[in-house]
Amino acid sequence: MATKNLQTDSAPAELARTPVTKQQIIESLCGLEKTAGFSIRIAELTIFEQLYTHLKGSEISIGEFTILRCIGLNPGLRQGVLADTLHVKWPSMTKLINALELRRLLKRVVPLNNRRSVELELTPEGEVMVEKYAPKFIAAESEIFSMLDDDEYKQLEKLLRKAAGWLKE
Amino acid sequence: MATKNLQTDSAPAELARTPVTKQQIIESLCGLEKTAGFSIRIAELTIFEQLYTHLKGSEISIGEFTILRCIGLNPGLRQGVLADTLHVKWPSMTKLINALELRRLLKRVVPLNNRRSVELELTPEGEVMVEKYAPKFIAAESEIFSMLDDDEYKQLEKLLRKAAGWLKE
DNA sequence: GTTAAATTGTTTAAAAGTAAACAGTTTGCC
DNA sequence: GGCAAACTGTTTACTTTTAAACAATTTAAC
Repeated sequence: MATKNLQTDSAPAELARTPVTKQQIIESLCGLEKTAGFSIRIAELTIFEQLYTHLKGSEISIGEFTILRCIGLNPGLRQGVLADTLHVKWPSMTKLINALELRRLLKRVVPLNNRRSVELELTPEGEVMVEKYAPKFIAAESEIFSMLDDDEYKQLEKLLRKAAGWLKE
Repeated sequence: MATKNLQTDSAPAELARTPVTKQQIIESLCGLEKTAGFSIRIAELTIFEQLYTHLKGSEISIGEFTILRCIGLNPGLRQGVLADTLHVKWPSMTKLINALELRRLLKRVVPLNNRRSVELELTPEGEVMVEKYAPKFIAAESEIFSMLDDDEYKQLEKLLRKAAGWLKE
């Protein structure tokens, strides 16, 4: 596919360019207005790559842990509400919940008063799993965000929540 | 697949639960330690969903615009460096660059002194495209982040850069 | 100088995520 | 009651992303 656009000698003055570095790309963008969208995306990817590395080999993934923790904190949670909260599409959530149900980490309960909906609850095994991994996730986050001091960390969270529309004022 | 786990009448005291809301899930998580990872992910998804909506129908996607802008600011940029900077895998970058090359928005140039590598440059059409869309992207970001005042916006960017490892101090 | 290792992309096969269509249940209106 | 519309998930087909293997070129070791 690559159109072999080989440099020709017709431009003899064209010396070997010094290669552009990652740092240079970033600095060139930082000079522009309004690039928080870029920054937030790259920061998120950076953080999650590290989180993934820290937790590689765990019995549960980051997403699975998050789902279980949300259900543990909010038993009876409906599937669609959880999907919307985590910004996951409903069909994706169906697959995730199916897998966790097969592993007996959670149960679907269809309430009598509304048989369309599905309420989620942890099984005892699911609760054990959350208990087991919560400290590991906290430790991993602490290490990954260790370049921020406590004030900066809290400030970052506050600004992120505001940007996500979770803070009214 | 759903194991029809219908609620039985054996638990008659089980009244209709008041449904857990999105807001409740978020608040339950905010009480915990160390959840900036969660916050940054949700904020990123929220921001990009909005950005996507704002720019729906454009000739180029957010990712394509970012690639073109990086090349415009740093001509001669190599493909792999760009992929690593944007946290995109190399095969994905190959496809993206192929598509943009087919649309004549950029050129691949293979330098004589290292025929393994590929240097990227905008075509005039590519430059026009960046010029045309830069204001639209800036305007969209301004609106999406309008809940933050100038100080908060700058503070957020600074903290994000630090979290992403772009600030040394 | 030859050969082993590193660099730099590309191709292919599998996984994850999404949109669109579908199905069961409930609500509201006549 | 009976039928249309809304609610809540699921299934299927498609697109995007990734991992793993491959290919071409350059560097370095002997």
